Amino acid sequence: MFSIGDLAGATGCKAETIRYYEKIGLMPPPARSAGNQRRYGKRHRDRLRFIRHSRELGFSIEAIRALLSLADHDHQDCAAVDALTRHHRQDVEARIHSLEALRDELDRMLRDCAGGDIAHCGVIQTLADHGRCDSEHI
Amino acid sequence: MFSIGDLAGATGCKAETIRYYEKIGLMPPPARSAGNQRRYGKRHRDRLRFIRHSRELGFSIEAIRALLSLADHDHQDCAAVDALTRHHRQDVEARIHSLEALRDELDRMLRDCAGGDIAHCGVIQTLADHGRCDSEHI
DNA sequence: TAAATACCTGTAGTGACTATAGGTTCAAGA
DNA sequence: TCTTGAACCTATAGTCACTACAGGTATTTA
Repeated sequence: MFSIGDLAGATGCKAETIRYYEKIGLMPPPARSAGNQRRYGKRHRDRLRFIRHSRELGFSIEAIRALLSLADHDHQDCAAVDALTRHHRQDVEARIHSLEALRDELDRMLRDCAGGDIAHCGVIQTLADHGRCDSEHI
Repeated sequence: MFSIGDLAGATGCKAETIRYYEKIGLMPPPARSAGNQRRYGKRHRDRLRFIRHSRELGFSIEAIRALLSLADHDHQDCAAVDALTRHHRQDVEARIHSLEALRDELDRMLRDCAGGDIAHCGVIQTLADHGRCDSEHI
């Protein structure tokens, strides 16, 4: 049995975050010491690692909730897990494209600015006048 | 002079958001009608367009505050504007790289999963066991 | 003039935490 | 055994950039 600090150390997750996960029902309430402090076991640690790894991969809390409940049903087909993952992958891909468009637009602004004073600054002019900007950058 | 709804229509920005920008000091308080409703002019519209365009390009509110105050000083050198923009560009680039790493990891998980039941699902196993994952995906 | 629409303020909610305050428990050294 | 300091507890508020709602007032159109 280990304390919340031990669990934090073992997973790279802050104690506050662990308590937060418990409050929102992502982590089950652990046992308590005589003085009301949390005491965790290996199952808690594994579950928290699953959660942290999923978060690092960009899954939302709600998606993780779904993944965890799927993971608990060993004998079902994993098609639902794959679908969730594939959907998330498409999300990430879309965010990449939109950030690439942003980056290109920022590059264009910087390239067009020849320096000098702000009245003639290409960056400021582009920001002020949407019409000069040709990309869509959602 | 136009109402907040007109301004919203002209800029693609919701009325609530305009009021929010006023509250945080990004938009100056406009004139008011006899019945206390906001009445805007072209300068307000231009400023809001600047703000919206900057937001679409991913600048934070605080960055926009800085850009606006720089834009107000016509006769200063635009080096500070360029620096702000360049810094933001680096930020965007970093986010792209981290999302690309995520996407690749998700692809690897999906490729490794041969289907079947959840007990043997590659996706769930990767999520459960950080050691199986070789990328860093900050 | 009446009804429909748009506007007003103030407050609370979103996601995923993080930070703080004010108090309690635990573990290690004397 | 006692003391000290670190770690823990709960509850609440703050972050960012809005968005949504409630309950009331102004304006516009028929």
